[in-house]
Amino acid sequence: MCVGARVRLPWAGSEHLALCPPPQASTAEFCVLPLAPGHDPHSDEDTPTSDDLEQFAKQFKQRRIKLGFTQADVGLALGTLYGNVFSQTTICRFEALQLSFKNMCKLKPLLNKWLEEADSSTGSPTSIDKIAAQGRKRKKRTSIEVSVKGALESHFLKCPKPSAQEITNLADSLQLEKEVVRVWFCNRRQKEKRMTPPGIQQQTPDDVYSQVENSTARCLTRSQSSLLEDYSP
DNA sequence: CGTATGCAAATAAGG
DNA sequence: TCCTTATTTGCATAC
Repeated sequence: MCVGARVRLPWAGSEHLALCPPPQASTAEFCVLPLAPGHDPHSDEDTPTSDDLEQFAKQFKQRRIKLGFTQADVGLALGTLYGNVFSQTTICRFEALQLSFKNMCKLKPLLNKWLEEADSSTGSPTSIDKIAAQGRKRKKRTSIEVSVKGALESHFLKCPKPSAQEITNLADSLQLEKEVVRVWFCNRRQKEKRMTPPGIQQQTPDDVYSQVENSTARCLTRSQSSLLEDYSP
């Protein structure tokens, strides 16, 4: 039970304003600007501010409800509208400003588009353009059975970094796609690292006791911190 | 039922 | 091609 410290979104303003979008940045890695074909048919090109996002999210939710749609409806609609569907979870997090700043910026245009389509569905959908049809769709999330996870875990203990061949064999015996197994090991290794902070001594006969409160270190770890962190250079 | 959340698949980006 | 690190999403299931 992690007592709650709700994740406060610094960039979401209520308390800290400040942070804004990536300042300029452009550490010039890409110098090849496509030379903007010349048009900016649409409004907000630039990165929104934290307040903009907060504002938008709020209005979005309000209108969504007023129009009688659920979060799931929206996620699905985005799919038929541009190709990539989103889960109820993601829409929920967007409305609650629980996504990273960058992620919020990426989703905003899509949701905004949906909103326009939704309430102005007077039959003149002139704007059927696709904002940024991210070519390919995300793979369905695989649900690995408990028993299978056990088997994977067991192998991991013996060999955290199996060769391609071993992965293939394992995948075959567990009836999983090789890619799924490969990714499982990658993620498992990441998890392992998170669980073992840098300076953790293995086990010296001495400090056998100092491991008790480890659970307190449950921290938001890396990933979560990306939410807390603003998007600064 | 619709929404929030924990844990962790899947992806992105640099080697 | 596959690894690593950092992030984006979503299945499941608790509210």
